[in-house]
Amino acid sequence: MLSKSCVYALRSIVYIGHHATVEHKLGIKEIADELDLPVHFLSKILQRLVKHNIVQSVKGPHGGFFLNDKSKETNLLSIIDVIDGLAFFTNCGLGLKECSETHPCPLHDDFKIYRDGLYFLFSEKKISDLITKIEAGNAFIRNLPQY
Amino acid sequence: MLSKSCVYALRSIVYIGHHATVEHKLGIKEIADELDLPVHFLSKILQRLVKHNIVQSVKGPHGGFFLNDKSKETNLLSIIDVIDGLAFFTNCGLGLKECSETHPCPLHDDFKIYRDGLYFLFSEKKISDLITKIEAGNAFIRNLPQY
DNA sequence: TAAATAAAAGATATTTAGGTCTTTTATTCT
DNA sequence: AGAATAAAAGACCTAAATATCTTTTATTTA
Repeated sequence: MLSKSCVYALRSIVYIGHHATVEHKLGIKEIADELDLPVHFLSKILQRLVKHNIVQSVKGPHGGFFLNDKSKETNLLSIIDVIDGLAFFTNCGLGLKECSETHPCPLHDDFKIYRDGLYFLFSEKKISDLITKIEAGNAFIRNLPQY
Repeated sequence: MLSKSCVYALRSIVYIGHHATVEHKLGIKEIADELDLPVHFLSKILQRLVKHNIVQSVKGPHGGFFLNDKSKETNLLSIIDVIDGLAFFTNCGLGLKECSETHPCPLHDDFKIYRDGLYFLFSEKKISDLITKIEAGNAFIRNLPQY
């Protein structure tokens, strides 16, 4: 559903939001190492997010990536929009051009429930919400299950 | 969510099930023309479905594709399984390996609702159900909206 | 049984997503 | 100002999905 680029984006933003501050920015290498992602590929992804002001960055010594307060309140849909676009949430489940709300395909009404549900979920959920969950013990990088 | 191959598969099965009979089979060219799909690409897809006995085919003069009664009752999930696999319905929404039911990622519980919903939808819905809908006037190839 | 037909199978090409490497630019610190 | 640092940008490479073309096999009919 979401491309690799997109889940890499979500994971790295959450990681940056959780661990970086303006005083202590995170370098691309650090992030890629921790999340086990290809450095240069992630670099491209973060570039795009910086351009859209979803992630903040500073070049040079002690530079790196961080999130300002506003960025932490970014909803997941905005990130998906930047990386993958919103085609999934608008296109017909059977890929039919002739399918619409007024002239729905045989799958439309049923499919729409979940497609719209995901749209709602991604537009409600913010980066800060995910960070809160991680702090509460949910699975993430290095948040290993406690038995 | 579903690959092009997969929606092509679904659309062509529905079309075959709707228009072909054992007496009057449909040739690959006819199908591809009607559904506006690349002939040889569709051919490959139908081959796989024939191998899995989801579509029936006969070679030679008056040969072509059709669906037997059992095939018409195939659920959509079986088709998705053959073409795309079921990874979408089992994998974590954030692509995390460490995410599980007992140690869920920050998105898991919310995402699961829709992912499982789609799984249920696709396992309930049969080809015959879609054909019934088309006969009732739902959007499909050549089923143009009536104003 | 030979010719015609149509799917199956194989080989190859194109496009897109994913990934790597190198050079440039901005910033900091000495 | 010059060296060091780290992101940005650009060029390039690889693998997978999508698409096309050609040959083979099975079937029918004359």
